[in-house]
Amino acid sequence: MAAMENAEQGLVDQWRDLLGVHARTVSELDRALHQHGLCASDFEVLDVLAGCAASDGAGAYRVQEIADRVHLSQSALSRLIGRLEKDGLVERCMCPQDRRGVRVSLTPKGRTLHGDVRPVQRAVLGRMLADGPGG
Amino acid sequence: MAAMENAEQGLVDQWRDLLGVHARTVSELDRALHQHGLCASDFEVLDVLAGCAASDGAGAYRVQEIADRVHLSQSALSRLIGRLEKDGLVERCMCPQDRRGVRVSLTPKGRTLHGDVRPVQRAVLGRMLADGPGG
DNA sequence: TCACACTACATGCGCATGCATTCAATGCAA
DNA sequence: TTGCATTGAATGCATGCGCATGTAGTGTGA
Repeated sequence: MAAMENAEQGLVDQWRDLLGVHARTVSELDRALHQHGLCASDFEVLDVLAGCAASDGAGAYRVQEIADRVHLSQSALSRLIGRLEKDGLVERCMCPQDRRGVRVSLTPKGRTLHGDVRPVQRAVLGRMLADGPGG
Repeated sequence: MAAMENAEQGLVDQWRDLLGVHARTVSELDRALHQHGLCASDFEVLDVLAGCAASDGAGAYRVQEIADRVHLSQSALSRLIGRLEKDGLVERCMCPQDRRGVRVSLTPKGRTLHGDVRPVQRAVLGRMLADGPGG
């Protein structure tokens, strides 16, 4: 029984560590990206779209596909894309095969911004994930 | 350069894993705790207070001390405590030494609920943290 | 005693999120 | 073709969050 309680305690400690790293990293990310007008979720989506490797829109993702890669609800993602579109960072275009669907792709401006911001994000990850819980 | 890029990719993968585990676990936690009227943050606070091991309020935490242990802003925590208080799960009482301060302690009802819910939370952690990214 | 800086917590406000719903488009069956 | 269930995305709504600010209490120096 005592061993079981210890195992549970280890689990709880593991979870607290994870919460701590997550909170600190998201916070740092938000702070670092804020001066570029982005938050952590925004960058996640831009990063997914940049990984799509198509500047002409042919490789654009469907909203559903983005939702599979970031941890947001469909509605939150829809609005987030709306904000990025309003800022001129992404483009929505109707999917001709399935006209319910929407294809989302980076604009040149979005691609440029992603290129600028990526090193910043990578640097934050390096600091926060490597340094350990000491932060 | 290629090695450095690989290191960065490892970092990004590590971060995506962490985001995934965090999102799935919080989601499961919220779902499991919802039927008890709690969300994950609520339980975090109850768990901190339960760790305080004082049913008479003598071991009550100051709001600041709770804030150090959970990853919420001071304002969010203040409102969360307000909700818990409204539900009769915690009590706020003025700190006599420093009347600016507030001491927060579990009510019997809160302690009972925590006891009921803790195994649920531990079970979710066991599933989500042990199973790995497969979820 | 008084003035003033500081601290602890609460609150106004705007924003992002999730759930439930809505609307349009598709696919399938008759 | 028509009718209906299903799917993809947008939207109404309620809620929780953080930032900035407000309010009350403390402590210090003159």
